Amino acid sequence: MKMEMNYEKMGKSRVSKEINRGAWTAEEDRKLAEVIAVHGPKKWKTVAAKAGLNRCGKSCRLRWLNYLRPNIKRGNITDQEEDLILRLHRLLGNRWSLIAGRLPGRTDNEIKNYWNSHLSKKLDPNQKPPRRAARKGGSRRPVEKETQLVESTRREVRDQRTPVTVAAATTSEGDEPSYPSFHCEADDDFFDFSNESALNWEWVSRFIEFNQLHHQA
DNA sequence: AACACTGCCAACCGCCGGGAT
DNA sequence: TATCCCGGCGGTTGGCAGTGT
Repeated sequence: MKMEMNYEKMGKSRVSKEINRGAWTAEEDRKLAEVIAVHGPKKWKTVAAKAGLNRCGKSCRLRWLNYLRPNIKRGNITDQEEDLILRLHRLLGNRWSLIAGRLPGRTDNEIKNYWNSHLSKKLDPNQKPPRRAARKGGSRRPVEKETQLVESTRREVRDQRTPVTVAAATTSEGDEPSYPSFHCEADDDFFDFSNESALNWEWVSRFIEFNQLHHQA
């Protein structure tokens, strides 16, 4: 279902005299991949310069992470992946990069897109699509209630290492999400994602068991 | 056939945190 | 300590493809 990039059709948008914007060409992809193969995916400004790309470092990074990086999984999101996204979103909110870290081969951008176009509608069919929102440069990164709760909870867990109240957002049909609490014997490891590989499915299993347990309760 | 609308996805924008100086 | 710079992140948008009328 994934669209193959049509370089000719996409290449005409967002043109600037300063730096290249818009869709990447096959040639740009090739140059970027070559430089990263030699210097590694870091120092993006340098990478952009070495590749001779008239692109900003950010753009190179994004292109690499979302498209050129090895082990990117192409194709539809499976039912298992969708289920996992839903569960992780319930726990983490719009922390797409964290969610993506639990789905090997999937990018945060892909998951975010999938959420916005599929899952958000599933959860709330009456919701207006986010598309064409009347905003340009408005308030960015609003701190969501849910995210705040999760973050504070994670801090709490780290600090106290004791049984804590964990906020878990649940959404009932047509309602605003509610935030019931439940107790868990959580420890650092459970919430600390920093040292784990994306392929660590054990964590996922633990989370799902944990999640199911407390949904039954 | 022509037009309008919707779905989808790549890519951009601006904010923020952290490291470097 | 203050400032600057860069990378990471999430929100948003542009534009093509597909579908409906």
